[in-house]
Amino acid sequence: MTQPTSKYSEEILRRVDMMGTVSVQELSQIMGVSDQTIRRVTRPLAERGALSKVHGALVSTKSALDPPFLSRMSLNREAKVAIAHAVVEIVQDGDSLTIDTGSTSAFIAQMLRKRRKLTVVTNSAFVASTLAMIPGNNVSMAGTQLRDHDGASFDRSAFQVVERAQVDYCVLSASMVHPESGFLIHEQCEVDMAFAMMNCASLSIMAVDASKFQTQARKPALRQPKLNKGDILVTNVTPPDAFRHMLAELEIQIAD
Amino acid sequence: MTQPTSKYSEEILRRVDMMGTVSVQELSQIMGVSDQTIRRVTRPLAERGALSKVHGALVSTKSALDPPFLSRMSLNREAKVAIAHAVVEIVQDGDSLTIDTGSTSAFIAQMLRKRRKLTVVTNSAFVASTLAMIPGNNVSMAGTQLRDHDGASFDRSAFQVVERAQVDYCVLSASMVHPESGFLIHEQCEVDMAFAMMNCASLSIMAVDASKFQTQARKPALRQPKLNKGDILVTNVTPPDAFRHMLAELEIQIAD
DNA sequence: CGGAAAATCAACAAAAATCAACAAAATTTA
DNA sequence: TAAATTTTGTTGATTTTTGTTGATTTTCCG
Repeated sequence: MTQPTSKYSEEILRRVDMMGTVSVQELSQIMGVSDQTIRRVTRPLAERGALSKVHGALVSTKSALDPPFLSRMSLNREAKVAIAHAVVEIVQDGDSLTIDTGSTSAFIAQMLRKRRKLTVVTNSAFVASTLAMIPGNNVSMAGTQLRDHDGASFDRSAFQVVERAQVDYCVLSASMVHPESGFLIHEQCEVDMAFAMMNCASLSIMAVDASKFQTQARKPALRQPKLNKGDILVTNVTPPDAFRHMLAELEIQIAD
Repeated sequence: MTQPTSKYSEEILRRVDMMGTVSVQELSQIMGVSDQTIRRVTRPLAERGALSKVHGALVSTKSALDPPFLSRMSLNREAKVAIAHAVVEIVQDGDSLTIDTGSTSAFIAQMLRKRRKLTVVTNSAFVASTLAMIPGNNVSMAGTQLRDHDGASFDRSAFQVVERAQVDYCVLSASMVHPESGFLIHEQCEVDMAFAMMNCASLSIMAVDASKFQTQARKPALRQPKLNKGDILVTNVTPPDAFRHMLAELEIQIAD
């Protein structure tokens, strides 16, 4: 019933959902077609409710998220999208991975929709529902009781599920990077979960955008478990020199 | 599955699924046959639904962007929105409820975002993530292993979580209503889950739109557990006379 | 409130894709 | 091997889509 009406439908939907809101002009430039074509294609999509049109822009109906989480979603959006792109290039069809909670991970999950036959273990209900609906994926939601601001779980069953897993990759994020202390995060339960996820993965992928490279920790923070040699750091700028020592053993990928 | 109608069928399907969307031209070059041949082969495939054709391209039906669940979301959209509105009027801030999976329930979940301090137990990752991010809500995701087309769980832990709950309302849906057989649904696990949810709720709310009142069951279907006297049916039309007897003990609300 | 800028819409010509029909090639059958 | 059948490629007519132009509407800002 909801069949694509044009060869562009899919790409437009994907981009609109990804970017949250885009102007018709911008989209037409990115895709190399006229603005009129974008309008023609999006009209039926809007009627059907797949996206919504306002004067001046197209806005996604799927990114129906709320205050705290949503605001982080739109903060440094471009950087996060670029990083997500890079991470998805590392992962191949058929791979298995654990994904933590956090806004960067949410973007990565969105991007991972183009991969097939993934086996995913996550403690984020958002990530789980995003990837579960892709036909062929095998998704496990770790945990029962969900935290209210981001829909993640850190209860005992969450750890039990993660600890039973064995995966290729572990996708992690951090809320801050410090030259000596390493990757930092605010809550103990998140550190514990990161540790559990790293333990069951062959390789860890840490995804942090440029804004996280603060030289001074302003809030009390906790250290993420130390990454292993060969683990991958994906970011969107060359890290400042001060961080060279800390990142020495990691493979660093710069997304643009 | 279905028999290939040509020696190219399988390769074409594989390539289309892999690439998401391909133009007929491109495909004909890759495979070294004329574009006309591609068209001839793809016509029956499109009729059968194995892939879909649009002017200018072939697009995979297995594509991520419109999985079965999301396409059902846009079917009878207005009716579902109206019903969701009505259901949300029944529920008050601070209430507790179980919600099943299904597209109507997804709309109800969206709408419930305007209520506060809800306690929610659901086996749908989509519903869970939608409501978990509302500050003040208390959401439990029942189950671990998620079904791939709608992100719902029916494993043992899902039932354990639901059976431990005690809530005010139980929000259910059905895929068909039959004058004698009652509310029908396609899978046994869904019936079991409905039963578990009803058992732990003071009152059940059944939400079905007009299109579900079919007098003839076309597919084999299973009966939902019988609703109790005083339970609420929310729909968007006055049910046909044939259903009067079946609905006699229910409180019926018509949304518009 | 008025005027400028931006975005949208309507219509048309050009381009691209599709279809239908027939001939050539390949395959099967006798 | 030859005839019959199916499949494939080519051609030209038909349909659909696309970009352009200019008119219309909406938004923005003084």
